[in-house]
Parts: sequence; structure tokens; C-alpha cells
Amino acid sequence: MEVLVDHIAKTISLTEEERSQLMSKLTNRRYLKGQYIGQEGDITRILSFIRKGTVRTFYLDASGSEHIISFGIENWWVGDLGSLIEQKPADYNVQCLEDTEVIQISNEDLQSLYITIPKLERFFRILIERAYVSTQKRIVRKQSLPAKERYILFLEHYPEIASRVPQYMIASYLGITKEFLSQIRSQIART
Amino acid sequence: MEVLVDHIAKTISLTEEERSQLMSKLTNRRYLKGQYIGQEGDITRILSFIRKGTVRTFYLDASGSEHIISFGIENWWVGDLGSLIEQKPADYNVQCLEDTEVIQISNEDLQSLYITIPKLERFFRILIERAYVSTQKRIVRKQSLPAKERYILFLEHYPEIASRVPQYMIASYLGITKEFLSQIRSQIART
DNA sequence: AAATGAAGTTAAACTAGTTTAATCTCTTTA
DNA sequence: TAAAGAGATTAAACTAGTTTAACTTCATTT
Repeated sequence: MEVLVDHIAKTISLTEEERSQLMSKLTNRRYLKGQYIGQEGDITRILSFIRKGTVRTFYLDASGSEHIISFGIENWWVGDLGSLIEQKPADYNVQCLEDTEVIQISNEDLQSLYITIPKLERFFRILIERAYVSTQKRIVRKQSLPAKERYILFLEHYPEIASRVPQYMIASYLGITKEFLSQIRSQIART
Repeated sequence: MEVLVDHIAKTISLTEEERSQLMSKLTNRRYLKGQYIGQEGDITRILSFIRKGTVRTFYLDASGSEHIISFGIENWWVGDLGSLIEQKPADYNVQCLEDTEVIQISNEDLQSLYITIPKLERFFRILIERAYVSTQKRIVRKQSLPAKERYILFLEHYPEIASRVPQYMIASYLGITKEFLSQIRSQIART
């Protein structure tokens, strides 16, 4: 669990007292490949920091097909934030694609830590600011680039994820069908 | 400027001292229709809270066509956040679509207020959390709904914006051409 | 009152990406 | 070693949305 405390301490400085206050609220947990950290419809009460493994966040649309919103690997946070902050049923499923180890904190504990360690609020403010900016960039790419270029950028930005995740999931993340991604790939290979 | 302080005090409680500290860092500014609050390429140094008016945030793609990322009306914050937090050239333009009055705070002052009034960090953490969740929902809608349904949802969610902004801009925001939006509208009208 | 220009509409030809369906290649398991 | 199943590929028919271009409407300027 110290891994996470060290990770946080890279952004904000923490006293020994604060480190141990934080540490006392963290728990380790393991999930097997295929297991769900959170499911659509359940209220999300915990935030998970991935120590090892791969995770996807996805939802099912009206016709029952899956759409992947994001992947998570080591050092990423996962959890349905909308559900966590409003304490209403989750829109998204969070599923492990490999055996995965996480460090978790409950929303309740997090809220009380925000009060005892105000700097922690800074850590999460900065984290979410960055997540927001990158989500906005994703909208930009979706609106102005064709699928082939989005795929190439994905490979450049997330080579680690690209190598650990099946292609039909990458297609889903990019917002195209697996068949079309396959065409794009063979077109790239021919070049 | 008290408008903004009151607005913030709805989420976090502020002492008289804190209110006046905050107030001393705020400035009013007016823009005419068509003027830019911020331009692509410039480093964003201020955050603006809209008191009156309508604003759009947009960018130009490689082929020079405009894509609207977001609209802003009364009580919304605008500014290229990516540029503001990393102090690098903005990707986006922020332009007034009507004569607009804003209350502004510089990033520098905001950063120092985060230290003197830690609760302010909470206000912005919560603000960004919500913005993040709604941006993520927008990706979901783009990936799983056809243009017609996205347009209908836009009218439901933002009737105020829909009535104040030309249709070709709504089309741009939805990620479709103005011609196709026109077809959708005539199809809805015929129903 | 005419002329200009910005916003919106309509329609035909086109294309990026989807759908359907068949085939292929691996692993995994019996 | 066969059989089952998950992931990936290919190709043909299809469709949601784009492009191009001509036309309409209405507010603004001259």
C-alpha cells in the first residue's frame, strides 16, 4: 500500500502523520481475470488504484452491445466516478481483463481524509483536471480524425495497453467495429 | 463580483475574511459579440465565469474547419483548461457569441487562493469532477446514439443554448454537418 | 428599394464505416 | 487428438452521414 502513498507523495508532500492516516484507510484486494470491480446498476462506494493488471470500463447500449469507455493499467485509478460522487446506480461496468491487484479507498474515508488532509484534495483536483483535459481531447479526435488515424494515435499513446488487450476491445474503445479495425490493420500492413 | 462569491458559497461555506480575500482577486470584464476571450496558440492565464452572454469554445482541424467543443452561458466557467494548467499554448478558441460580461480570476491568484483558502480547492475539485463526468457521458452518447437522438437530447438538456445559438453551431457541437442537421430537423417536423 | 450577406433548406452523388456471414487460426479442454 | 470456443480476417451488400451545389429567407447596409 506504500506504493500508492509514495505515488501520491510525488504530487503533494505528506508528513509521517499524514502518510499513516492515509495508509490506515487503504485496503488491498485481488480480482481474477473476468471479475467485476463494479457493475452497472450498483452504487459505487470505492475508488481503486491498479497495482497490477488490466481493467476495462464499459457499458451496454440499448441494443445490448458493449462500448468500452476506458482501459486501466498499473498506476491508473478506476471506478464509476459519476456513481461515486452522486451515490446513484453506476452506468458503467469495471471488469478485470487479467488477474488484477488494486489498492482501494472508500468514498466515505476519502471524504473524511479531504478534511483531515486538505492537500489530498489538491491531489485529486489535479488528477481530475488532467483526466478532464484528456477526455476532451478524445472528443476532439473522434470528431476530426478518421478511424485509421485514431487507431495509429492509440498505438502511439498506449502501446502497453495495445499489446495487452484484444483488438475487438480496441475497436470498441475507438468507436468502430472489429471488422473495420481489421480492414484498417490490413491496410496499414500493406503500406 | 459578489454574484460569483455567492455562487461559490453555495457549495462551500466562506467566512467574511475569506469572501473579501477572494473578492479582491476578481475582476469584471466585458466583451463584444465576436470578440475572443482566448485564442488558439496563446497561453491561457485566466479563468472566466460568465455573468451574462453566450460563449463558444472551438478549434480548427487540419483542414481548417471549425469544431465546437462546448457552449457557455450564465454561470458557466470558460477557458482552455489544458492551457491554463500546463501553461502551454491553447488548443482552443473561446469566442463570445453575444455581448458578454464575465468575472475573471488569474491562474496565479487562483493557485495562491488554493493555499490561503483550502476550501476553494474543494469547490474546483467538485466542479471539475462534474465536468469530467458530463464529458464522459458525451463520449457515450456520440458512440451509441445516432445524430437525430443526440440532437433531441441536446434540445432537452440545453433548451436555453439551443434558442440562443445558430443551428450550424449546434450541428458542429453534435459532430455533424449543418446540412444533415437540417435534414434531421425537417424529418422531426414531418413527424 | 435594391443589394449584400449570413443562416438555413433541399436534393443528388458519394464515402466512411456497418452489417452479415463465411472462413481461419489459435488455445484450451475433453 | 478431436472438439469447442474465442479472437481475427475477408468480402459483399448496405446505410448513416458527407459533399457539392443550387436555392430560399430574412436582416442589414447603401
